[in-house]
Amino acid sequence: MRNVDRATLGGNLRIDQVLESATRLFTQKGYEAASVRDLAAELEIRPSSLYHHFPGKQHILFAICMRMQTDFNAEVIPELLASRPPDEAIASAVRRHVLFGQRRKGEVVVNIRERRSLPAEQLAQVNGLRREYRDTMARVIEAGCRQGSFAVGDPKLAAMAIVDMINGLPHWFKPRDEQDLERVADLYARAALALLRGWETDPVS
Amino acid sequence: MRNVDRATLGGNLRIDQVLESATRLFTQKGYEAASVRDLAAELEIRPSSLYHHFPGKQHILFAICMRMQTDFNAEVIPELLASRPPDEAIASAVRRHVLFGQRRKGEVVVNIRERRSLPAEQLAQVNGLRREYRDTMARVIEAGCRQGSFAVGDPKLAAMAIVDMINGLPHWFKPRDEQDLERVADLYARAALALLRGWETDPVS
DNA sequence: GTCTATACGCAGATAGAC
DNA sequence: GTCTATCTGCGTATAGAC
Repeated sequence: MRNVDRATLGGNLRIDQVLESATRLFTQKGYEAASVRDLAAELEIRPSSLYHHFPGKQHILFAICMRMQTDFNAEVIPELLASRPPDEAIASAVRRHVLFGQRRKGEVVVNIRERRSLPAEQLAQVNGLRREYRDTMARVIEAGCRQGSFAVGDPKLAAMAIVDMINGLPHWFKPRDEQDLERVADLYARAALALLRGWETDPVS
Repeated sequence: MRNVDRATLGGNLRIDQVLESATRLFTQKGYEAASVRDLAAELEIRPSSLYHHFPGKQHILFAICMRMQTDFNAEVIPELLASRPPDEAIASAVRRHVLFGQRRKGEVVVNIRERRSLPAEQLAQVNGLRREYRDTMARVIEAGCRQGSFAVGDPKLAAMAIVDMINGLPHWFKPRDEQDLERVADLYARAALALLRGWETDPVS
């Protein structure tokens, strides 16, 4: 129970094992359909032993979502904040976003599909981190418009469209190899730029 | 029980009420977390009465997903197949897709988030309809490439990117009014075209 | 940190009357 | 088409020994 904080930040071995198994289980069956008994069986311990590490099932989901989203923000937001042209910032961030989504696919999918099962307060914490990312991206898009490289009337909508597009990827994309992954990461970065540059252009031009 | 077929196609009043309540419930709590008792309570009948209309909880989810996806394909795929320039076909389809996603928001969200809880065979049926839509869009994109209006190396990937972008919308977008909705539908159509036209262009050009 | 044993409620589903 | 009554199993979680 007192290990929950460390779990959120990562570091404790046993707890990492629990989160890993839980991620696999929640991905396959969904959070609600996966039982504490299932999870204990995967870890080859008794259900009651799990309650030594976590006060309840919900906290496991919370730990997965928070750890994933914290790591994500720490990795991707700096790409947006680095001082360089907005189109380069967006391209780098999209690339990193795609790669993160594959490297941490299980957690990302769990976060997207299952976080709504969290109680309101914990859900708000996770959503706060997600909003931070989107808002940062929206500000970069705005900067790109002022600077003239983008032509977007609604930067928040544009950011949401791009994020939704990228977040769809881990649900179905299975890269053949490392090169295939790099190819798609680049392609999505280009897609985002194409979208931001041509968005408000008359479609019949 | 013998009404299941009619339920899938729509038409029976009582069954429509069940599907409507179930859609609301599944959207709010998720399919697994929503109980047959919850659903009965919403309809102000006893749980056992539900089994007169459906053989089990899963069939309700199946009916929601199939009805939604059938209606969707019947409404959107013709836009892609109509004989006209590929960019017009894509723009019309995207517009319709966005509008459908708002008009039938509940069912769309349930289909996206909860269909994985279906048994393999029923899931395959729903996914078959979804693939039909994506493949049709991919073929139109290919035609657009041959014709020179699009520049896309991987039409299937492009179709998935566009579909993921649009399917994200019902999860968060709440239009202020009818004009706001039309605005976003047009914007997404433009986004799709911008993406297909500029995708393979060198991003630093 | 893991165990055995168990509490307690709710899950989906069925039988059979009206 | 809806009801009452009920079955059986599994759900999360706890107590307390080792």
